[in-house]
Amino acid sequence: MKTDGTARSKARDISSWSPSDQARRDAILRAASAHVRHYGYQKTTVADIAKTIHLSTAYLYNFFDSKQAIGEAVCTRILSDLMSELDQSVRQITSPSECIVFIFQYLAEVSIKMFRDDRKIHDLVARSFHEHWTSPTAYNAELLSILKSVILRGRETGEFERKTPLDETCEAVRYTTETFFHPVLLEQNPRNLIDEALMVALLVRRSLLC
Amino acid sequence: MKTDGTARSKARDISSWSPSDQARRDAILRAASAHVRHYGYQKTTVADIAKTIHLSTAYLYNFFDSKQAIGEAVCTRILSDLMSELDQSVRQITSPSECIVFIFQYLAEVSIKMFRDDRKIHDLVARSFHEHWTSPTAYNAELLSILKSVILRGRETGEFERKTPLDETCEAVRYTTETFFHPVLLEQNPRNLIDEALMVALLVRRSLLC
DNA sequence: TGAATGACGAATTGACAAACTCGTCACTTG
DNA sequence: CAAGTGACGAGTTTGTCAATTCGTCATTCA
Repeated sequence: MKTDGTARSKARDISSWSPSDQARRDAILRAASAHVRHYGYQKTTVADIAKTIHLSTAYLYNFFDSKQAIGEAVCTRILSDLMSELDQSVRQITSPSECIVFIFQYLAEVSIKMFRDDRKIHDLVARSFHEHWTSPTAYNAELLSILKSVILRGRETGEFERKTPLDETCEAVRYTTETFFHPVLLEQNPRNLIDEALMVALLVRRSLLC
Repeated sequence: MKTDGTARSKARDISSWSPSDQARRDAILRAASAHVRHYGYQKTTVADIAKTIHLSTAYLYNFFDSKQAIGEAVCTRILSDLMSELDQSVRQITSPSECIVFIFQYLAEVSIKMFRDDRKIHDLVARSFHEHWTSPTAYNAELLSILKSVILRGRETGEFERKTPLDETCEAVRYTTETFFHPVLLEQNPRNLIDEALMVALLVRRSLLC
């Protein structure tokens, strides 16, 4: 049942998706998202999703390879939306070192908020981390890209040191963020993320300043 | 069944432990440790432990409140031994900033080693983290103390900055180590801990240097 | 009196069958 | 032929009941 990244796609080839196919995918994802938010991923059956958009389960498999693929898509969208929002916010903060602090706090806050107010979605994300779906990888890449832009900016303005290789710095910073957006950790250890995030953010900032 | 820290002790009061009682506790822990190492915590019954030291299960409960209490004690000892070893090593490294790097690498290595070569023990430790036993708390305190001594030394030799409050720095550094000794995380995400640990160690070092 | 235990209730685990879910394929329909 | 489906096998989850295991207590023994 567990599918690796190496599994070949069985759904129709992406290149042949017409606009109406895209709409179908969208409808599927919206239905899935709603059901998962209410009942959780586990208790959402493919039949449930099919029923709400008035299609047979068999036909759904023309648009997604598996139930997991639907879950991954829902999850990817959620994480991607978060990263977009973070990106927006960061662009409006002029000071790079303030950006760093903001990023840590944002991750901690959004993480806790999801845990408190949207538990079923949290569970989905936790599962995606736990089972190494593609969504966390995509999320990491997006976060890394945001960090890179901030750190680059800091180096250009002369606020940040320039001796350490840029990529090394960025990756290291991203590692330190991992504790603050990690559903699996959170559900096992609901400590005071906010305060910890601030302290680590300040530490990271000190390591960046020159 | 789940006992919180608030639960009152049912085993005999600690103040009344005679040396021979201590020996009994030791025997119990050694038997438990051996069984757990072979069969895992779950499959180790209190009867198993009692049998190997030729006592009844009922009598064991004079020395430990519960099976979990035995597990915690075993776990505490394991973690404490690791911290002692780390402390020893760190004392023999003169440069504080080398100490920092060493600590991160030690944690990552020992973590992986336990996962690879002593899986059943790893599972026990993972459970202790997962269920918030007292052992991780004790471990954290010991690690924090080691970090404090190193950072203090670095500040005294003028190698490390002295503006940030000592406690804040120490706690922040400890947070960043959490990713590298965390059985729960490891079993879900067997990434390349060693390299990550090095990169984060260097970042932390940069934040400490003045 | 202190060391130690057998026997026992409550709670947990394991085993196994029934019900359900996933995903495929041949087939219908317009 | 494109859009869509019912029916089905493989594999998984759920429910149930018996067997274990945990932890307590009254009791024995030296």
